[in-house]
Amino acid sequence: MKEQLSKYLIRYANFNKLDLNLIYNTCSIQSYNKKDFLLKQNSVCKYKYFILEGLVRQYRVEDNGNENISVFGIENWWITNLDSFLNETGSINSIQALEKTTVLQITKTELEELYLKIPVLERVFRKITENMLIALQRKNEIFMKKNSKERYYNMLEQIPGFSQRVPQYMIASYLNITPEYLSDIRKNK
Amino acid sequence: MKEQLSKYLIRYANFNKLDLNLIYNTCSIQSYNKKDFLLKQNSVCKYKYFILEGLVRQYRVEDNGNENISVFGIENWWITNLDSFLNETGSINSIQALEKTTVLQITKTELEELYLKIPVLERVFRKITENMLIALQRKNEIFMKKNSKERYYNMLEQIPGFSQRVPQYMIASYLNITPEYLSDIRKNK
DNA sequence: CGAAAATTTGACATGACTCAACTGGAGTGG
DNA sequence: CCACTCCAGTTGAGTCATGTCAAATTTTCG
Repeated sequence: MKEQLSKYLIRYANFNKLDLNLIYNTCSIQSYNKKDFLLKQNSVCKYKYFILEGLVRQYRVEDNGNENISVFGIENWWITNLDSFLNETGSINSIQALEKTTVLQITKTELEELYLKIPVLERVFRKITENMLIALQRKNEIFMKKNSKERYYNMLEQIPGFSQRVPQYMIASYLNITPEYLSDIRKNK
Repeated sequence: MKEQLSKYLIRYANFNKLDLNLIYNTCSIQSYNKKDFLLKQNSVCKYKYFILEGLVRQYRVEDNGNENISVFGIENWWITNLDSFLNETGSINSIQALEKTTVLQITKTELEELYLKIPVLERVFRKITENMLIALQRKNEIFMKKNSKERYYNMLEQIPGFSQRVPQYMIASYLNITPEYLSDIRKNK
């Protein structure tokens, strides 16, 4: 566990053992069963989660009852509703475990104290955030220009094995198409 | 000029006069005429730009010749192709001035030196990047769930006055619809 | 004023959605 | 271990939002 976080962090900057311990000990570890919620729509997102193991989805229930998945989170990813976490407002979406999931979680206050004690952590999260922004921009490129079929096949090659871990209707939801239409796409080659 | 950048920066953290001077002097100031390019597709994005005055668009020319605008930049915004800037790879899009535009520009190397000299700047750009990520996530919400008409009226209220500064076909491009269809939307109320 | 650029209009095409019915597994309990 | 239910996935008919293309009109600006 500690090992896993440390290994992740030193990809972004140098830390000494003491710092790594402090970071790890400031987080709390938590396990969630399949279908448990890490965050519920409309409540404030109190934590930034580092996924040690498992799989989660971030999604929102629309007024008409439709579920809309914005992102999946897997091992070694941070997940949170940043807007809610930073501004302490109600979250527009939920985070739910799709498999048994273990995370390290840290509150805003704890993180801010860490920034003061370990300034280089500021840099690490700057870089992580930059990478997330780049990833989202790339995703947008695809969603803006590609049709449903292309998005589907793109997803398959980007995250192979995903179609085994996630039911098809969730993939459709992530791709922003109806399950019926995804079924159609798969049938016609 | 210096005043404008300083005023912007101290919204994110405290700086002393010396630091502010150093930051300002590390940037170079540059003016672009209407239609000038700050960045050309396929070339490496060498600068992060802080727009002092004017208006730019970031867009990409697709294989079929279509132009697709991903974002507009106005006064007091940073603009860059982050992927290209950080990874020093060819940019998938261009940045072009739509009005006479004045910017402060800084290279990756210069910025990294500033991070070392003024560690709190690391925090500032962490926060700026976080805000950009949140903004992009909000934009995505709208683009995923709202139809063309709603996106159009949403844009009008989000950035009023924009429709005067930008030709309609560019608004259509940003909204990801055809100019013909936008014309249609405007006609039917 | 005239040419080029931007916008509008209209006919037609199509990708993707809706809704309802059907199929097929995966539990679950008796 | 069978019968039953429930949920995911499929199919098909009909519809709608938005795109395409080509032409007409209006606006902009040298």
